[in-house]
Amino acid sequence: MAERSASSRQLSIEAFRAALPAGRARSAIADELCALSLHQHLAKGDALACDHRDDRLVFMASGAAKLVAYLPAPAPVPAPAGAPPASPAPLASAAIGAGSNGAMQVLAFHFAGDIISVLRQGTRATEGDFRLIALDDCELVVFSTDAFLDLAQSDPIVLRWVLAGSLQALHRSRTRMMQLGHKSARQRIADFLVSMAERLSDSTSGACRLILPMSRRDIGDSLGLTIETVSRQFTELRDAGLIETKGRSLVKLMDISALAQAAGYPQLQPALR
Amino acid sequence: MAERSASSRQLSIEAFRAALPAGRARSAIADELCALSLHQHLAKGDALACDHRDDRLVFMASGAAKLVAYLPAPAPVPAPAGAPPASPAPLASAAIGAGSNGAMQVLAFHFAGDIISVLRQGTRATEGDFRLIALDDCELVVFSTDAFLDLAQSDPIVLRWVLAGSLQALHRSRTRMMQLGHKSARQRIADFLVSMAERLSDSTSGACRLILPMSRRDIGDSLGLTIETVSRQFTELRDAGLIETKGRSLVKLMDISALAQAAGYPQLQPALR
DNA sequence: CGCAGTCTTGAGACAGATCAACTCACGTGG
DNA sequence: CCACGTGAGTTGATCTGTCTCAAGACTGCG
Repeated sequence: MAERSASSRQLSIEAFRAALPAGRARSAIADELCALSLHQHLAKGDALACDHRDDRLVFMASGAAKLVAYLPAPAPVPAPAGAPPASPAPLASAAIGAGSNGAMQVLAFHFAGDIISVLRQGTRATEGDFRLIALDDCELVVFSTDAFLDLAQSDPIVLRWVLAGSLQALHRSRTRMMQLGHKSARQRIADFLVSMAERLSDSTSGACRLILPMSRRDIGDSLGLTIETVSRQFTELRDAGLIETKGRSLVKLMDISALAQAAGYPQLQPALR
Repeated sequence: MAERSASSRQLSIEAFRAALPAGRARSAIADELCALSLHQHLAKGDALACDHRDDRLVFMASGAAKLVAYLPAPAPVPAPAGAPPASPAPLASAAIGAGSNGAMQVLAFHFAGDIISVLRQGTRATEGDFRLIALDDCELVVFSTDAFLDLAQSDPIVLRWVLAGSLQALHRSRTRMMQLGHKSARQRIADFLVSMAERLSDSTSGACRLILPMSRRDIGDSLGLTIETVSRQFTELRDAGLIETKGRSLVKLMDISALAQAAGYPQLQPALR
């Protein structure tokens, strides 16, 4: 396992270098950052262990993952009997499985190339329990945010790159909030499909085949719907001829523009701007 | 008006300097940033004009404001007849009034001392129309994000300060998403009150008097509820003895811990961690 | 091939939206 | 200073979309 891990570490680090902003791939700062990085493989369903001390910056070299927040359960003891809180493995954590119990919100889906800020567990009770969970097998490059930024301070381009990433995440999060606030189930599902088409296949109109790495439950948890409602909406969209489905994860979007309209967006201007 | 504006500009800039991270208030970078800044007064109800070219960084020197996203209305022409798109005033914009028509989502409330990233209008139709609207009279210090960061590149401490702000906004946005996804009206209102207590009066337990600068409609739009539901929940919380209200905007929280529980959070550990 | 878990489909219940009066706070002008 | 009017807020009755509970069907794994 040591060998395999070493080579996939190499691949992941290369992917990270390649993602750095123009010209930084081979710079001194890149070397320093890589030296600082921890490589992490997550099997499908595994969670990146949470951390109470440091915010983390995570680069996804490959795979797909969901960032979830468990709503703090009002009633019982969170720790399952016999699990020592001070885990021996510093990073890896047991599979928390999608099909778990209580309320959990999927905050975002992330794919290869994304850089994600995973905040440390707050001490405030009003803050949830944030976790990054693998949907596929995936390779991560993990940094302590503080350590990363301490280094990056010497290279403002890199710092700005991280800032741009977090502003984009903020924008996506806000756009998502709009959905959760004011959209119907139909609109949310249509919007979800359109945005997945953008991120997984770069298509913004016409037709498009998608392989969704997430379950119906994940989709529901991310949109604030139950799996039954998600399923019903898929059926209705299929009946309406907007999508076709095959198996659990393959979805064919027949007409992205029409879906965007179903999502409540105005007709896309062909040559806007 | 020139005089009054000049002096309030001075005050605002001082507030901005004071908010800069430790020791930067009188540094060269502060001077350069201030030189770059635009001061802006917004009367209650006014909106910071949107901009299609630049992202903006806005420092709130005083007052309170809401960041809203208008959902692009599927049907009609957005521009009211006779309003020239190229407005004479480069920054200010007419009051869009709270009581407007279509669906609008309040993404966040902001108060004195906050630094806010107002993204430029996207060209994508799937993106909303973002605006910062004054709830009170307020004083702003406005920067072009690009210009600000170009300067801040020479001072990583400042850059990191901005990054910290945007990560906090991201965190708040995600926490809000959790609410919108999985919480009942009662829980949302209780959570809203608790978080306002934290931000407006720094209280996290016990009792607390609040003067809410936003209308019921704003609260509803921010939580994804109608004003009727907001009103009913206030009534029920009052009947339950958790709050008292006087007039439109004064709310007295009788027991913040109890409200936090009503918001669906576990009992606050007195000495957690 | 068969089992386990995911997904689909159906019937009924309920929270919150909608529609419609009504009341009250607050700023205005007499 | 108080009467007045407007718009914000409250309250009630009804309606609808989504959740819930309960079977059933399919996928994909061992």
